[in-house]
Order: sequence, then structure tokens, then C-alpha cells
Amino acid sequence: MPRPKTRDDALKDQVLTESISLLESGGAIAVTARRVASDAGTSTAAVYELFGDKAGLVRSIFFEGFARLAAELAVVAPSDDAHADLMSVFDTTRRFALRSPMLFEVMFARPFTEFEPGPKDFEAATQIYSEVIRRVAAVLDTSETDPTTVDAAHALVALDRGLIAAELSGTLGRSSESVERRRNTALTAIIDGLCTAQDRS
Amino acid sequence: MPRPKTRDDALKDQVLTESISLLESGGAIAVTARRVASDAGTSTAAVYELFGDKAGLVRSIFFEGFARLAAELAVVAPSDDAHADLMSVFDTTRRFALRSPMLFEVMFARPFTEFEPGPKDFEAATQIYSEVIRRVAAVLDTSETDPTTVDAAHALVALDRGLIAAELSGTLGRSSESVERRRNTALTAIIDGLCTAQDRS
DNA sequence: TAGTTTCAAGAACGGCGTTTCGAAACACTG
DNA sequence: CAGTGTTTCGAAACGCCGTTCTTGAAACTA
Repeated sequence: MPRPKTRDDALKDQVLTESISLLESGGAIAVTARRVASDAGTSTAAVYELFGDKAGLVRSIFFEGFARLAAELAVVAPSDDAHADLMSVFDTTRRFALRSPMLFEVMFARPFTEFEPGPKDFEAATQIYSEVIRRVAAVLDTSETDPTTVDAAHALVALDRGLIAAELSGTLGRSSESVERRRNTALTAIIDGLCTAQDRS
Repeated sequence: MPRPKTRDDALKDQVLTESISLLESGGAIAVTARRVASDAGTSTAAVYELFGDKAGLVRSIFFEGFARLAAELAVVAPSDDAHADLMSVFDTTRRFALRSPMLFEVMFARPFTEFEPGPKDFEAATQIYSEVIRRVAAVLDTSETDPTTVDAAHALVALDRGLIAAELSGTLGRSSESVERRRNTALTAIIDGLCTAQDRS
């Protein structure tokens, strides 16, 4: 007997898509409930029914970012060169960050005062770690469950995150050559160091 | 003939101090013009005359953070152990971040939508780089102006920043042992790798 | 004391996140 | 076909934010 619902999953997806467009085009400051609702052709009340609150909307953006990055990482086919396969993870992540800097910042910085990701939220990043762990194990020739492998993966992810953050803020270097050279220096050095540490044990 | 100003540098310092207290106790969401003014015993108009706008207030917090960190780094006396001196920079930075996590986030994350640091703002970080460069040069036995030294310093700063960000968000590990082990693994590996790269050339 | 000039702060404005509430839209009954 | 009941929708309203303005007080000169 009731009137039909229009605030369904399809609308939720549309609101989310519009929010990300708004984020990329105008930064975090442009993502307001009114503008998001207007761009998606609905009302603010709909946004609040679908996402709970503004933090819920940003959390969905956060998850969508990890889903997109994971999808891109999964596409990269493994080759017979374990070292190149590992580097390609960081290259892919970097290109993702340069293509969608605002979305990347939602994932790894904190441009919305309303949303501070908690431990539960960061479980979304687990699938990305697993991709790194698999390739680290191949390079080090260790088991994927070996603490050495996991520790190395954390080291690499932390470094890549720091490098990308520095590049996005413009502090890694002025020219693209210096940026790339420093990325290469850092990643090569840590992989080399992790390998020798493994060889010694 | 005028009445004396009360909105002077002393009040500005007090407002800044109260802002940082408010930030550390209640997070970025607690730092509002009204609360800052109230806690400092003045009005919002005074805050705006002193800092221009909210972004100006946050920028001052940003600079104060770098000033405090630089002061702590300068205190650490150089010893005859170059390697230990380098590691102490990262230990000091880490302890600073754990002691003042919100202030650290203002410096390296972006918890205020109002303030996005630009290239000009990041020059405040230069003094911190110079401290790292000096100690990297000692470890690698290179000149402080050698590109190799500068590249290595950027690599190390990026890694430390990534490690601290991961630790603050709780993704580096559950127990403090695993966190410290991973920090040590990462920093040791990259320094080792940077040294061998330098030895080869 | 009167006049003049500067300053301080409370009130006001638009926009934000969020909630409320009356109207609208459907299915079913008589 | 009109009426009823139930559910959904969205315009408007609320409080708080950053920011600005207006009003009135304060301090100095003459």
C-alpha cells in the first residue's frame, strides 16, 4: 500500500558516484550534503537515510577507493620476474594516486574532519596487503605466513605510502626526474636491504 | 590618543596555545573560533584580526608543530656513532608523534578541511630535512650537497612518515612488539640498502 | 570636562550537518 | 469510483560553524 521507494541501492550508488566526482573536481570542501543531493537529483534527507550521516558518506567513499585500487592491483598479471611484479604494485598504486589524488587522500590522509577511520575501517585495506604479501613472499622466497614476509610487506607499504604522500604534497622533488629517481632509490634500497636481511638468516 | 591594543602578539601566542590544547584534547572538531576565543578569554573577532581566518589559525598550528619538532631534534647531541645518530632522529620524531598525535596529524595529514598546506607552507619542514641530511651524510660518508645524500634523506623521511602514519592509525601492528619490530626491520633495511648502493658506486 | 579617535565584543549573516513534519503516492476496501 | 490507511518523500527548520559588522566603550588631547 505504500508509495514506492526511490531511496534504494541504485540511488545510493548514484549518490556515491556523484560524491566522488564532486570530491575530485572541487576537493573535500565541495562535498556537502546539499550539493551531493542536488547533483544526484534527490534531497538531503535521502542522503541521510542512505548513509546515516556525513561520516557514513565519507566512509563509503573510503571503501570505494580501496575497492577501486584493489581492482587495479588484481588486474596486473604475475610474470616470471618476482622483483618486477612487486614493483608493479607500487607503480600501480602510485598511478592510482596521481589519477585520483583526492580519493587517495580520503584513503590515506584525513581531509574530512567528520570521518576518522578506525581499526574496523582499515580492514578494507587488508586485501591490498595480501596482494603485497604474495609478491613479497615470491621475492624473498619465503612463506606468505612467515612473520618476515609480513614485516617486509608492512615496511614496503609504509614506504610507498610515505613516498606518494610526499609526491602529492610536492615535497619529494621539483622535477619529475628527481621524484622518480628518489622513488627508485628508496624502493630499490629497501628491497635490497630486506633481501640481504633474509639471506643472512 | 587611541586606547591601547589588547590584540597583540602576546594574545596571539595565547590563542595559539589554547588552540593546540583544544586540538590535543578534543581533536580537530573541537577547534572552533568560538571555543578558541572563549578559552583564550577573548572574542572571535580578535581571532580573526590576529590570524586572518580559520586557515590562518591552523597554519600557525602547523608551523608551531614544526618548530617544536625541530627544537626536539636539535637537542639530540651528535655522538661518535653516526648510525645511532641517524636512528635517533626517527626515534625522536616518533616519540613526538605519539606524544602529540593531533599536532603531528596537522603537520603530516590534513585533518582540517579549511587548511591545505601549499609549497610555501612546507618550507617550514626544510629545517627538519637539513637535520636528517646532516646525519645521512655522516652515515654514507658523502657530502651534504651530494644528490645521493639528499635522495637518501628523502627516502628515509618518507619511510618514517609512512611508518608513523601506520602506527598512529593502528595498522602497523597490534602489539607494541610487532610495531617496534616492523619499524626496526624497515629502517634497518633501507639504511642497509642505501649504504650498499653507495658502496657500489 | 568635552571632543575625538581607536578598539573590543556581541549580534547578525549565510551555509553547513541534521531532523522534522506535512504532503504525496500507492494498495486496498466498500 | 471515492475513501482509507500506510509508507515514503522533500521542503523547511534548528543549531552550530566561519565570518563580518555595528554599536558602544575606552583612552588620550586640549
